[in-house]
Amino acid sequence: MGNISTTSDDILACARALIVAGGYNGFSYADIANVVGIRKASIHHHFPSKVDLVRTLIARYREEAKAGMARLELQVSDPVEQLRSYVGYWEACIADASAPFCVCALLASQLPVLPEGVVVEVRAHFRSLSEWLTSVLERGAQHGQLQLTNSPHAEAEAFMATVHGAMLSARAYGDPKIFAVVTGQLMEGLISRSLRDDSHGKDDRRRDQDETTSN
Amino acid sequence: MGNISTTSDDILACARALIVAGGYNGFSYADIANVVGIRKASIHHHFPSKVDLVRTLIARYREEAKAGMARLELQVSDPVEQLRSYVGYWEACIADASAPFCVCALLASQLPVLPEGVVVEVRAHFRSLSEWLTSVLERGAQHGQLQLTNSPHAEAEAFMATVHGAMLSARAYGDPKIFAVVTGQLMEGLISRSLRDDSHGKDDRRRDQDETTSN
DNA sequence: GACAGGCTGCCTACTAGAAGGTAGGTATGG
DNA sequence: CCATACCTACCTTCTAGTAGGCAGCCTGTC
Repeated sequence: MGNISTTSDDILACARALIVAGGYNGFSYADIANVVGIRKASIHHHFPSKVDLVRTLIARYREEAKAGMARLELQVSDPVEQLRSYVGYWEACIADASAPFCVCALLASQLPVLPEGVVVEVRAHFRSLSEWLTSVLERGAQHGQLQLTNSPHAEAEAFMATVHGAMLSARAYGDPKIFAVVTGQLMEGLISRSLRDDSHGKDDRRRDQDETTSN
Repeated sequence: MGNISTTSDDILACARALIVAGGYNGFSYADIANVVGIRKASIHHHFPSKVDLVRTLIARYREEAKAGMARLELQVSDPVEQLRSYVGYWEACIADASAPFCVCALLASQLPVLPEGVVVEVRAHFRSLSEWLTSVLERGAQHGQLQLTNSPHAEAEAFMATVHGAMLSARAYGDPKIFAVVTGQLMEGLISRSLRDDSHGKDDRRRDQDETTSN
């Protein structure tokens, strides 16, 4: 895959960063023009309207997300490690501030003022992420690595919500560590349940978590 | 409390609703003017700048939140019931769509593009909510009703994050029920742990000296 | 090989409307 | 008299979006 960056790629990347920072109404074509080094009108050549731009942006984001999940399915067999990788991915993004928020999670927060076309895409992302998490949790339960107290789907929703909330807290406090604190407990909670009452051979019980960030 | 609604109250209430819907850049003075039935310039009379408006708005929101926590401390002695009330409050707000999101949580998502004065207030809300939750969880643990696997503060952060994430999911799916699904599990998880472990004294009327927060 | 035509990518110049904000006026009421 | 609360009228800057031009490149035709 020869990844030559075209202007339209640059525009999309820039817009994504701006949305991650401030949402749909938090950026303008002028902002993008400044960063990309192009004129405002030229952006309209690539994306006639702002809705077009954002919709393509999310479509691409969703493709990347799906590719990421598919890669995890291929490269990591252990469901627990899959969850850990997913969380670890975001932990890294937040730590290096490269993309410290999920585009769709951020847009979801302002859903009521979003154009129709965008709403659909955002909602679709939530659904597909939830579905993937459901399947991972389900497999983890079948393998006896996770014991779920509720349906896999319900647990997946809770997992997703906690991760999104952790992103929010990290941003609110301005401290990336809080994301790890919250998601660490989330993982721990899912795993330790299985260690309590199931007879799965490998118990690598590690409990080194009390590193709460104090302000 | 004789609540006569002044114009400036109306402006604040309206602005709050608009922020809850679309964030800081999702509303304008013109929007407020339309709803309140006043001219744009008249809003400037009450709140010289948008930052002034939003800052007062959050300050008031924070007061209400603190009052709510204080009321819970007085009226509900059981820490578990306190948490249930807190979650129930939001569940009701989301169900009747009256204010289906925490103002500060929403603003936190766009923190990078917020004016300095607003950032401070938002961050302060997260801290005081976290502190209150910490004290509730701590008391719940002392009373043997909750057994925490991590520090009260860490558990409080996780609790808060999950609630915020649940708000987000409810909005993304356009379905209030998802909030109850997620937070129900959250509560269940905290309580069922104590039921497994036993060691609880079941008398719940104990309000001699620890009315004030003890962190 | 030359050249016409069309497409792509970008430009300047412009629009209408919305943004936050100001100046200065008027009615009301203690 | 003066403060409060509201108004009209206006300003500047920013907003997404449009019109139309121009250079370069690919392609088909002679």
